[in-house]
Amino acid sequence: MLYSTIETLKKNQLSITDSRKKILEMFVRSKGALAHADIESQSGTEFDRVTIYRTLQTFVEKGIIHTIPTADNSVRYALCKDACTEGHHRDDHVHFMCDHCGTTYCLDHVHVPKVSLPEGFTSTQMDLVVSGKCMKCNH
Amino acid sequence: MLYSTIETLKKNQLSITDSRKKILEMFVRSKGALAHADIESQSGTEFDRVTIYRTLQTFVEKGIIHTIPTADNSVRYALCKDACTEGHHRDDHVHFMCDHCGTTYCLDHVHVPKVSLPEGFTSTQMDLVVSGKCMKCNH
DNA sequence: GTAACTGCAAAATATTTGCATCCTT
DNA sequence: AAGGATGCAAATATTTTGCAGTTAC
Repeated sequence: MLYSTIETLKKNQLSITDSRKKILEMFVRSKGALAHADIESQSGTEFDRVTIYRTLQTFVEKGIIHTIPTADNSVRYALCKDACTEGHHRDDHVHFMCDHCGTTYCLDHVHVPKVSLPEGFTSTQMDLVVSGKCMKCNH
Repeated sequence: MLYSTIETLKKNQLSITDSRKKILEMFVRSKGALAHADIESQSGTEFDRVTIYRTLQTFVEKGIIHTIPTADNSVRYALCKDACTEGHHRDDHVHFMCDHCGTTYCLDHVHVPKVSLPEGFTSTQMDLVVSGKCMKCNH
């Protein structure tokens, strides 16, 4: 059990339950983003499919994880950084999807450059989704 | 019937059918992106839900439309520009989703700036998804 | 003890597939 | 006429909801 897992739950006023601890731990350990199905298969029959849906939703609401827009429109989630807070969630970094192995990375060190929007448009969030081949698949 | 609609279908070696003509026309007329449900409601009972699925898939395969990665993971489609060709599809422009009215825009005149990826990552496609308030909703 | 969380069942929604029929070329 | 496209039925997948029982605090 990782220390930070329980800490994170407490910080967000969530009660400490098995499913929350274990699902959050999966995110902490995972390098990439996770889909509902990933969590389901990694956890076997340990918790109900519905519990996974609800846990993910709770985490998103609390700003612990965020959804990632993906080119194939599958739903994936990744850990938020500190800048994310409940309700408002700031996540202007780059996501990378490997076409080859399917892994989704959050490239925290690459930041999204400013773009100038047309007159009248205001932005609250920007998400840059890059597809291509990742480090591992480029050999 | 718009001239370009039939032209586009011919150019892509697709037979000219009612559903293809009308669905493509919806895209041409629409300022924003369309979801399956939008097409279904705009067309009433004119064609089957399954036909819409298959038509959208065909259009995507031919590079006539493309899916838009969205933060809420609803599947939306928009017309591709000329640079899109069958199989490979190049679409490095900016998509804007209005948090308020839900409209998705393709901002063709804004282009995605280059970002430097970490060592070993190569990109084939970039998609910048901006959320916020659109022109109409900013009043 | 109480409020919140989970599991199960079931409903609602979304997507895919098979096949017979119809339409485009 | 032949191949492809459509409509219908049904299978499959995904997500949501209600409720009763259980657990965290």
